[in-house]
Amino acid sequence: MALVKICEVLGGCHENEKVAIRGWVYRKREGKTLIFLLVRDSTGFIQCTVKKDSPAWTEAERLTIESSLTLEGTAKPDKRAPGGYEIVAESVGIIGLAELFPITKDQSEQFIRDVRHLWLRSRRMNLVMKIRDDVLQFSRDFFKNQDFTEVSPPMFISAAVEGGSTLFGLKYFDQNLYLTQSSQLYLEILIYSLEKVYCIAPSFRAEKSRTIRHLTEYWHMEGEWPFADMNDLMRFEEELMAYICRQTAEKCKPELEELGVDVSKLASVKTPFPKITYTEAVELLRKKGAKLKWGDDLGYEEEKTLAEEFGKPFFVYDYPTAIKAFYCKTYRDRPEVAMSVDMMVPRIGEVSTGGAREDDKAVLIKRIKDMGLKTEDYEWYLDLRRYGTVPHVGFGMGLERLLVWMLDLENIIDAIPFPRTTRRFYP
RNA sequence: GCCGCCGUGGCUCAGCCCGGUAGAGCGGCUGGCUGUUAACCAGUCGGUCAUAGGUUCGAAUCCUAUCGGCGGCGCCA
Repeated sequence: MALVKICEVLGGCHENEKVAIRGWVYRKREGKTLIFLLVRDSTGFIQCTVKKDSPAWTEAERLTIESSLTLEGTAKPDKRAPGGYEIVAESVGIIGLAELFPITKDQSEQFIRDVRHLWLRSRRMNLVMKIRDDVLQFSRDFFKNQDFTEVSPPMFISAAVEGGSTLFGLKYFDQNLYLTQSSQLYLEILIYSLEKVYCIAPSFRAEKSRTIRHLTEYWHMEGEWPFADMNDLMRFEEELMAYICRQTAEKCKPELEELGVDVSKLASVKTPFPKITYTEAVELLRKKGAKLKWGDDLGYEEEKTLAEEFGKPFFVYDYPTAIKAFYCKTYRDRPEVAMSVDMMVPRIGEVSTGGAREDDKAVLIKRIKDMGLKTEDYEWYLDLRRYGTVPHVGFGMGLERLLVWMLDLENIIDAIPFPRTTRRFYP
């Protein structure tokens, strides 16, 4: 008897054949002469019926919600069954008899989060995790096709990437180290030998942000490459984004539809994206009544206003130098403007930040000092400008933020299996 | 860091404004019924109302503090 996945049966591959499935009990309805079992595996759900005179009856009676089992029977088309197919059981083998499962039909946000390790079994989380896997795969495919090399940066770091207070500190034997908040500086090291490099790795932020778009540990997709400028950067980012969206729309259509996501939103992502300068953004916002002046950073409200204006992914570039990090390259004739670009999407705001990196040693040293940082902390970074410096660009994209936009998730915690927020880190 | 909201059986909630013996649904258990679709009917078990203090003859209810959770802003991806 063939051991099959549930999706195969639902697809009609085993009509009127004897099959065996392995999975978990999702629902059970018990009658005097008939038991209905809704069994799930990683691929879907199928209704199984157990009749009173079946040898499977005794074991089926004992089954509880979320018990694991093997079930053998005949796959039959049946209009009364959800999915159009059911398995008429001939034998049931209990693998793990479940205790009373705590998640029932009445659920609150709080409870679902308290039992995250069990909630991950839900259909919804299952679908999101599968799409997440595909999005990662599409991303890697795109980088690979563009001749990028995937590299593995460290998570333990000895100095701040941006000199901020948002780092998690930790004891490293008898030294103080930090968890990385970006792998950018390490990618910059590697472009001198591998040229185009990227990584998909965690970044950690100790910001006490309490919003639906912040995690303290998130997956950061970062790329860095030499001999490139702002135009190359924006072109790459928009092509990457469009590729991911269109591939997802094409390859994950059933999952997207089951999640209630409008597939056309993703299928219709096309390049080039709208691009406006920071200065234009400020003007546009002022016309709409916002009280901000050139030099002010764009807050979440401003980003949302702009995003509503475009209704799709777009870029804001050429920010004031003063609100950007020390490594941002500035225009030689306009040092008050930095070659920095953010990609924004509706509802979320920033999904990525990138830019040209300062490649002139003298300018970089001045910038480090102006920001109140110590050049001693960045000696190896300065070495990169001493030995064969090269113009280069790079960016970092928040994977979970991307997924929130793509899948219309209500909260970023649902874009990652084990979310870490300021208050949640269990299990 | 600042601001707002929430905490009552295993789960979801009502009761709180206006103080007077703690309620319902779901789940569990028992029985009945049914090709069921997170079924239905009857019965039953189950709560020191987050914690601590205060006001009061009397506090789930009013006041104070603490703890836990959620969200908004700031900061960021």
